[in-house]
Amino acid sequence: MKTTLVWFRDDLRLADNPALAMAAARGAVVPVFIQSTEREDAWKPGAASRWWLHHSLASLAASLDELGSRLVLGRGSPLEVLKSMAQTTSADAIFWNRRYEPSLVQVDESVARGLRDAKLEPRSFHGRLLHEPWQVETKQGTPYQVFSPFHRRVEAMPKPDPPLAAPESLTSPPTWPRSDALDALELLPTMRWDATLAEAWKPGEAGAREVLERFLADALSDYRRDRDHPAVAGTSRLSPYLHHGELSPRQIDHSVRTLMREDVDEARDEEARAYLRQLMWREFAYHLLHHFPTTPERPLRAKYERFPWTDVETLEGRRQLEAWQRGQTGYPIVDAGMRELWQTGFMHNRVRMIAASFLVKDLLVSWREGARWFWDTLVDADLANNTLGWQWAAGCGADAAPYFRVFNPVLQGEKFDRRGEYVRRWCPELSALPDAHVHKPWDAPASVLRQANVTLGDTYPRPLVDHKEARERALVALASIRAD
DNA sequence: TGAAATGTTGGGGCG
DNA sequence: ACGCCCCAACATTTC
Repeated sequence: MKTTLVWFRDDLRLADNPALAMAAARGAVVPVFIQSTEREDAWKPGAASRWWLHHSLASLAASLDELGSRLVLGRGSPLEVLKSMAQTTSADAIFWNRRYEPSLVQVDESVARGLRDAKLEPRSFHGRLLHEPWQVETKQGTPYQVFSPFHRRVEAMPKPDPPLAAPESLTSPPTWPRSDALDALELLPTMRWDATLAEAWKPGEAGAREVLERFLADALSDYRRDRDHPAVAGTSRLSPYLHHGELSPRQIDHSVRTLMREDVDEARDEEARAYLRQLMWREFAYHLLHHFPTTPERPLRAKYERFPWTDVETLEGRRQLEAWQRGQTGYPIVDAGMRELWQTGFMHNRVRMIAASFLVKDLLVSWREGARWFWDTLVDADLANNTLGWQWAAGCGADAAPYFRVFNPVLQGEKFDRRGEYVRRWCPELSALPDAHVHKPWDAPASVLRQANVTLGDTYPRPLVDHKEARERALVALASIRAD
């Protein structure tokens, strides 16, 4: 009987895992996770992501135990660890599911070469996306840069196969290799700031299924109405599970389409389609990352290379960036979002757009600074999505917002958090303000502020910048780079 | 997956 | 009754 190593990376699930399924069909399976100690990427997982990873690995290990298997943890050079484990277990092949971050693609290619040199058989599978990024192309054979036509094209393509079931059992190898302890990976923060994360999330494949079921049962039927209202549980909140691969997009797509087939209600179908469209933005993000691999660092539109961003090395620039990071800008909807992020590792999508627009257009701080902060604080930090989102907000990416599109944080707050529930939840010092002033406390009469126990500049900051002036400044700055 | 400025329209108050 | 003006409300244009 043959033995196969399954190299787990960002696919921490048993169900719909092609590499695992193919390995199981072949014989004995050695599930492996490796913490690489090689310097392979400027985008190593951030603190929130590592917290998630720790718990997700614990969950995967427990699920494998139930199947009579194990999760073997290793540290070091992936190639060396895999070769050594293959030798211990007499494995002759190593299977994994493909990943798409440019530097990690290179790692995988070099590992595959090294394995072949060692007379081992590497095989990669397609499990992270609905379609491979290179399978979607325009009639001219070029990559898409605008979402709508990309979406149309994908809709016309053959649907992905139904998801694979989790293996019912796994055969153990003759000998198990030695495994590091999970704690040895040192993924948890040394300062114990993670209590609020643990309240908000349950990492792992079972958690992913629960969240998906809740979304399909409770939120999907009003998705279009509720998804933009951050106080409502109207979005799927599946992004961290998708990022770590505790759930595959194919599983989501299949569940939603099954509902649509069972459903006689046309209106609900529209809701489902609106959600699948969001899932397609993820596909689009990976399509762009694959075809434009420099975009995590550099704007897709070259003229933005010369945009006059605020220098965050100056005292003033640093102060503004930090005010944004800490949720102390004086604009309640922005601050609420940044505090939700800090406390839960997550921010509602509508608020991400508002907070990003504020950093980039009101403070004129580079989208890269925002991308880095999100990278370290989000449990769903994902290079493809993060890059697309920030370049979109800054106007320098694919299908970007026109440069003159500047979000007004007061209007956005009043429109999408009309009763101020979201702001009051995350900015409790504003909770006694009446609805009419909760999104613009600086505008409230002194008596109202006094009654609500708000002292501007003390219990809550004054606005960091005047939005009207900031908007005009942004338009001038953007006009300065207008010519291509 | 905007917001502000500017233009148009139509009802109602009023002389 | 009629014209004039005001100004929401809505539409269009511009940034």
